[in-house]
Amino acid sequence: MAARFTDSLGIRLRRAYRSLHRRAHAELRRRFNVTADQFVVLILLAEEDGISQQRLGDRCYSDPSTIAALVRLAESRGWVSRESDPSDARARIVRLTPAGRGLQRELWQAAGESFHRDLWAVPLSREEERLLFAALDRIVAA
Amino acid sequence: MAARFTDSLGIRLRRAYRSLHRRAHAELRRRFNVTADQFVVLILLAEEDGISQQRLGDRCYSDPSTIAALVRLAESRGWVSRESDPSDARARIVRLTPAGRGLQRELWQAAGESFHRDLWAVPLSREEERLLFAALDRIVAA
DNA sequence: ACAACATATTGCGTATACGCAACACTAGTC
DNA sequence: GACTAGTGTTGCGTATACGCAATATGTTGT
Repeated sequence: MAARFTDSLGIRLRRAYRSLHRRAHAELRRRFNVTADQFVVLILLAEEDGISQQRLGDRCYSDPSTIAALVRLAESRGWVSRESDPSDARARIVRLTPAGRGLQRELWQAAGESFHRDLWAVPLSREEERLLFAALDRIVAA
Repeated sequence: MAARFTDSLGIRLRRAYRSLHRRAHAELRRRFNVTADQFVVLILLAEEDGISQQRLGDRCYSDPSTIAALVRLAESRGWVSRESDPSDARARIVRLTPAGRGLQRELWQAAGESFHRDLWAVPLSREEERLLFAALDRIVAA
């Protein structure tokens, strides 16, 4: 444990995440009227469409009840559909609608251009990136 | 930008922060009935007592209106006092009460014991820690 | 003294975030 | 086929989190 909380890994991680989240959120709101968490869900759905809310929650590291509210909102805006899973009546299958897929493509492109350039452009060497990723993943697994 | 969002720095940072936050939050709730964010505020106040809400928000990287709600809650529980700053009538000086200081000491000790051992014990070499901290700080400054 | 601007806080509205209990359904056991 | 344990979702209550506008106060330039 660091002598001072201000210098600890915990508070540094907090600052870094919140800083990134806040900037991304502001940019996404301004340009697309989408929240950062909706962005995460849409991008993840593009990578793995038609999964259950449960699985989606695992992927973006969110609580099931949070996901429920989030996808209901996304549904009301026409970005996703939620159908009952024919093979498991408990589960709901979440799918991008054509509109949702279009929005997702816009967002992904914007992320590639703007976020990469302005927000996520943390100049890291390949070796630094490897270490950073390994350290972050170890925190998750701890 | 990583080919897949799932592999990007952004999502890794998200997972690491949320994982840490969630575990700390659950532990703090269970043992002390304190949220992770209240913990952060109490610890920071112990390091720099008698500061304004504004400054407190800067320190823990939170929004002024969030801090307002948070310190009001802490005040209602008797952990902090909020007085008008005599030298600046706009500002409110936040101070730990004796009860708040006692709680903060308990929390700090618990953090030293439990969090360090179970939650924050990410085995990093000194060199890795230096790199990780530098990278996280660069994200904040970006 | 005054105007123009900057700063600290608050109130409001919306969106997460999470624990808990309830509910519906599934799967395995007997 | 009932019993039991497990799983996916929802509803509820509480606590952040943040943008925005409003309010009150401070500061600076004239």
